[in-house]
This record gives sequence, structure tokens and C-alpha cells, in this order.
Amino acid sequence: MPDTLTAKGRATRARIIEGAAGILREQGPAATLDDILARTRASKSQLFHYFPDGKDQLLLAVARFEADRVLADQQPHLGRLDSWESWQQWRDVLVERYERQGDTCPLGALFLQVGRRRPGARAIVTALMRQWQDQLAAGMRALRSKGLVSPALDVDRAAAALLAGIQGGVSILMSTGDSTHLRAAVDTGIEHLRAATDRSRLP
Amino acid sequence: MPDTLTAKGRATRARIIEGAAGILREQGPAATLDDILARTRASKSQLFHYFPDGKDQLLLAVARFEADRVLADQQPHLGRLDSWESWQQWRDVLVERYERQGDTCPLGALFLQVGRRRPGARAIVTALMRQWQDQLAAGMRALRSKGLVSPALDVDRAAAALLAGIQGGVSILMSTGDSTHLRAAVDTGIEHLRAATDRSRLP
DNA sequence: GCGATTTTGGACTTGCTGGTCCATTTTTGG
DNA sequence: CCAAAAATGGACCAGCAAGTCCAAAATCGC
Repeated sequence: MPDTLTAKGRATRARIIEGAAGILREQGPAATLDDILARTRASKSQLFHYFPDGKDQLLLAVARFEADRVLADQQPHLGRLDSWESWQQWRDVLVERYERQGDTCPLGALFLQVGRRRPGARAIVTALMRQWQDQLAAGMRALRSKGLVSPALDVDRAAAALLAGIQGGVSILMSTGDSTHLRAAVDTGIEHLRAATDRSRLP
Repeated sequence: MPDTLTAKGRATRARIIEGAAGILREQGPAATLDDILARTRASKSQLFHYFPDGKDQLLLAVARFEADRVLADQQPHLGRLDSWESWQQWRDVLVERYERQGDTCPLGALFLQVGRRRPGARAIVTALMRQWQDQLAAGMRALRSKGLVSPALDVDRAAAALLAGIQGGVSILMSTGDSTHLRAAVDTGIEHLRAATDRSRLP
């Protein structure tokens, strides 16, 4: 890859990443470079021109792309969890998003292929989880500062537990096609907050 | 494969499955048939003799093997969740088991390879989740019948949420190497039960 | 003990997939 | 307008991994 990409080059590179993401969502690990080339109407030399380290490098780029989508799809709700209504809206968007996604797991497939252990891959997941959890925690703190939940609530632990519940709910949804667990996890998590309502401030 | 296996045949077949499970745990999807053969000191003809449908059939057998281990490793605690102490013991065993397992995900790797959608694979996961959740729910009912938690607790939903938290905690542990989320999920789940303590029966 | 059946060894085939290479076209910058 | 750099097309290669096959050895049932 040359030092600087032209506008055309950037467009092609982006087209390859997006196309690859699509193919990987549809076909999972079975997707081959030729499939990606066919879908993106690119040639081998283009692919290796923009991703000199080959498939792994491309997969990592796709992983970043997909990780960004995960949070973006939850906005703007995830960023404004400062009332019970906004939590409810977020919940609805989240559940709907994953029910629609069905049984494809873009990130999971990617990581098993590229190897979880590879530092690049691990960094992507870790960053995603941290950001996600931070936004949940921020929402809980917002409720707390409004006096809607008890000051005694351990926000960080509650956020970690909620995030775990979401992840597990999603992965059960992936493997069984049933969103019951995702719903149960999120709803129980929110109830946990409600149960910690700060009664001292209530009228 | 002949209609009936001799004792020797069964032993070989089992040896292949266990060896394959080991290799897959170590190498993930990168594991090849030749790796498995080397590890199990078996030949190609043996492998295809006992698994005529090839790699997929073997992977499915390994998946069954691993799924059985998941629950077995939690026993006898998981089967006797009838006091707060037993819940705590189960929690410790569970966390320890997955911390020791580290970042290998035997089942996850298997399913992505064999294809989640394949009915055989889906049946294995679904059955595992159902049994697991049933045992959690049974434990909650045991607490309830002893008057330790409120009769108002929605046991099935609480069990679903707890299971989701465990799954998510484990998968975050896999990808980040950090067991914080698993601990938070399980502990929060148990606290959720404690919070539903049946005060009407307390002295 | 003996024929039938099962189990085993391992060479060989085949198809595919990631990756290389070079020639050609297009774009850029001055 | 032109040389240098970037972008593109696509044939070609090499390696590997799944799967096939046949013959030999071990074992079983009687």
C-alpha cells in the first residue's frame, strides 16, 4: 500500500471492507477471498494492494467496522440514559436490533478466524466492551444524580453484570434463535436499578 | 462404519473424540485432521471408518462431548442449589472452572466451524441451555419452597437472566481474559434472589 | 481352527484458497 | 502536458487439508 491513498483509493478500500462485512455476515467463516472480490467487484491485486498482510488484516479491518456499528446502532439512546423512559427506549432498540440480526454473529465469526489471542483482535473487543460498559455506567450515574436510584448502588458492578447479560442473551439468541434470554437479562438488569430506587428522595 | 462396534472399536472411537477435543481446545478452528490423527495415534482410515461423514460428523461428536462436560463440571453443586451456601459453592466452582479454562472456547469454536444453522449443532446448544436453565430454576424453586425467597419471584425469568449473565460473562472472559464480568453477573444474579427474600416468613 | 468381519496403515488424489506477479490503465502534481 | 505514483486486471502458483482407496492385520463367532 502506498504511503498516501487517493480519494479513489480510500473509496475502494472502504468498499472492500463493507462488502467483506456483508459476505461475512451471510456466510460466516466459510466466506472466501474470491467471494469478497466477486461481491465488491474488486480484483485480487486491489485487495492485496490495500491489505498487504492479506486476509488477516482485512478481517481485522472488518472487525473494527462491525464493532463501530454495534454501538452506533444503539445511539442516540445509549448516550442519554438519564431517565427511566430513555432506558426503556434503549432496551427496545437493542432487542429489536439483535432480533433482526438473527443468528449471524459478525464479530464472533471474525474473532474465531483471526484468533482471539492475536493482540489486534483482543484490543478491538476489549475497547468495545469498555465503551459499552462505560456508557451504561454513565446512564446509571445519571439516574443516581437525579435521585432516581440509591447512592448505595455499585454502578460499575451493575454495569458489568448488565453488559454480561446482554452478551449472553445475544449469544444464546445466535445459537438458539430465541430472544427470551436477552429480554430477561436486560429487563432484570433494569429492574435491579429500579429496586435500588432512592426512596429517601421520593415524596 | 459397521453396524456393531467391537469393544476395541468403541475404544478407538472414543479416543479419537477425546483427542480431537483436546486439540480443538488448544488450537481452535486451526486444528486439522492430521493434527487430530497425530495426537490420537490413529490413521485416516480409522477416522473415516468411525466418522464416515468426515470432519463435520467428528466435530459434532466432539461438541456433544464438550457440552456434557460443561454441566458435569458444575456437579454436584448445580444439582443441589437448595441453600444459600450451596449457591455460593456452585458460584465458586463455576468461576474457577472458567478462569482455569482461560481463553479457549471449545463449544464456540466448534459451532462456528460446523455452522450454527445446522440442525445438529443447534440441537446440542439448545439442549445444553435448557438443562442448565432448568437446574438453575429448580434451585430457585427449592429456595422458594423453603421460604428463603419470595413466592412472587418469577423463577423462569430470573433463571433465564442468570444463564444469560453467565454466558456473557464467560464470553467476555474468553475475549478479554478478564473474569470481572462473570463474577459480577453471577453475584448480581444471586443478590437478585436474596433481594427477593420472603420477609413474611422470617422471624 | 477358520472363514467372515472388523480394524488398521498409509499412500494418493483432488479441489480449493490464499497469495504472488507483472502488465496495463488511471490519476496526480507541478 | 508529462513523468511519477497509484490503481487495477487477472493469470498463475504452491501448499495444504479433506477425503478416497486398497491391501494387510487383528479379531470375532462358531
